[in-house]
Amino acid sequence: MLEKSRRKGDDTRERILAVAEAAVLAKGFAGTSIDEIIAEVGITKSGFFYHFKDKSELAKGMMLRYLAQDRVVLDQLFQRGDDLNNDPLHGFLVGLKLFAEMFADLPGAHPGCLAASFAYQDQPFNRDIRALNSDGILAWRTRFRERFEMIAEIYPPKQKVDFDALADMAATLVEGGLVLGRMLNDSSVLPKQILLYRDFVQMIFSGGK
Amino acid sequence: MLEKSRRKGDDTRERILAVAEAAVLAKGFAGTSIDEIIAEVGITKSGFFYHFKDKSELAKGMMLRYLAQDRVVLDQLFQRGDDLNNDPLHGFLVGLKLFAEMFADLPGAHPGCLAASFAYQDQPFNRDIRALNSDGILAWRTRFRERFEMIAEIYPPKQKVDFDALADMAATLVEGGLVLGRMLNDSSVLPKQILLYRDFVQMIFSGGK
DNA sequence: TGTACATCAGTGAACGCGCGTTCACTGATGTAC
DNA sequence: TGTACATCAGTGAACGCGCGTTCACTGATGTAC
Repeated sequence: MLEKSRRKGDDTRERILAVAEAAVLAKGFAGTSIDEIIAEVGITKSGFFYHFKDKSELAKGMMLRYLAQDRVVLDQLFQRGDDLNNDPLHGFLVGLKLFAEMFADLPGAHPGCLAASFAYQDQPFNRDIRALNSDGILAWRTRFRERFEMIAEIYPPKQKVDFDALADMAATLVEGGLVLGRMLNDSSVLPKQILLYRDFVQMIFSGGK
Repeated sequence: MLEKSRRKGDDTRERILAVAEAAVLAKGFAGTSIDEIIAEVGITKSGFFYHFKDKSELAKGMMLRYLAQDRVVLDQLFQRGDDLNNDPLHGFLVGLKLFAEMFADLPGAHPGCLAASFAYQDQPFNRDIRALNSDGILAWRTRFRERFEMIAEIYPPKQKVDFDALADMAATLVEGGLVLGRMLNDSSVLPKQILLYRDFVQMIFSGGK
């Protein structure tokens, strides 16, 4: 019954990950201590080490959790865009609008991207984590590029555009927007950037109309 | 003679800052130890504390140094753009191209932005440092916005654009591009994003021609 | 249904190391008279 | 020009605390026969 029933420990593990995520987003990974996490979760340190053999395995768990959430949220969002509008360009534009609204509505003053917070960590910081991080970005790139190719069949762009770079631009603006939002303590930076990105995509495929 | 002659300690201080910058960009601030820095500089720990009363004063020193460098480099760059071309739009576009080339030519695999590396640090991490960070971004915003206003007098854009957001987009792409470049271990991400930004600016002001 | 054993989900105490910080002191250079 | 004092740019040793990690143990639940 290991894989089917919900075991007690799954809950604790999940709570550790959730608490750790909030802390790491606020103070960085190196700045977040295990003591701090277990105090909030309400277990002992040995309890923590039962679930994660060391701190970098916690990081790995966090990344996996984060990437899975991210994927689901994004898929739902762009699916909704397409449901409302069955043209690939306009569905995408609606998706971007929903995306911007999502960031505008997020509760905390500055939500953060775990990946970025890990990016400025120690270099040999577990190959696994870097690989996960990289896979996440590349998946995003592929999905957006495929979409641009679909759109281009219907709306051929006037000038040649590097679709991979244009796809990366979304992730770039998200990561950068979170950094700027944090620096300026202004959570409106990111949604505004996403809307500019939307304008850019629109201009490319429909000539600014 | 305190303010005129070059005192011996200025040199050591500068070396500490340079070594610390490289280390922090590679491993984050919390991940960089004072022991590590002094080993490379070749002084004792007390020597370090003679120059900086604590670690967060080191961070402040690094930010000041970084912002000053940043300002000089950027000014030179866009000045060169304007020298080559006395139209405000085309001068700016040339400046952006030079900017992209600068990032493409940088020696290390991934150069980094100190500011971003500090952004994912502890929240109450010295108000001074956050303020410096924020000032740097806002200065950049103002300079770009003023440029856009100059350009718009000659090339009125077809649709209304938020110049502040468009100005922020440059900094956003730089910060985000550094993060993505780090994650993907691909230093070509940032220059490509800057060139896309250049295309966007061009489209806005001259309608894609 | 009862007993024996295995696994799960932890506890509690101890560890050693590295970290940022302090403090009393010092040799070299600068300045006043 | 010589002497007295001040400042600069550090040294060397010690500190205590918090960190990640280990290890022997345990009570509750699950499984086999």
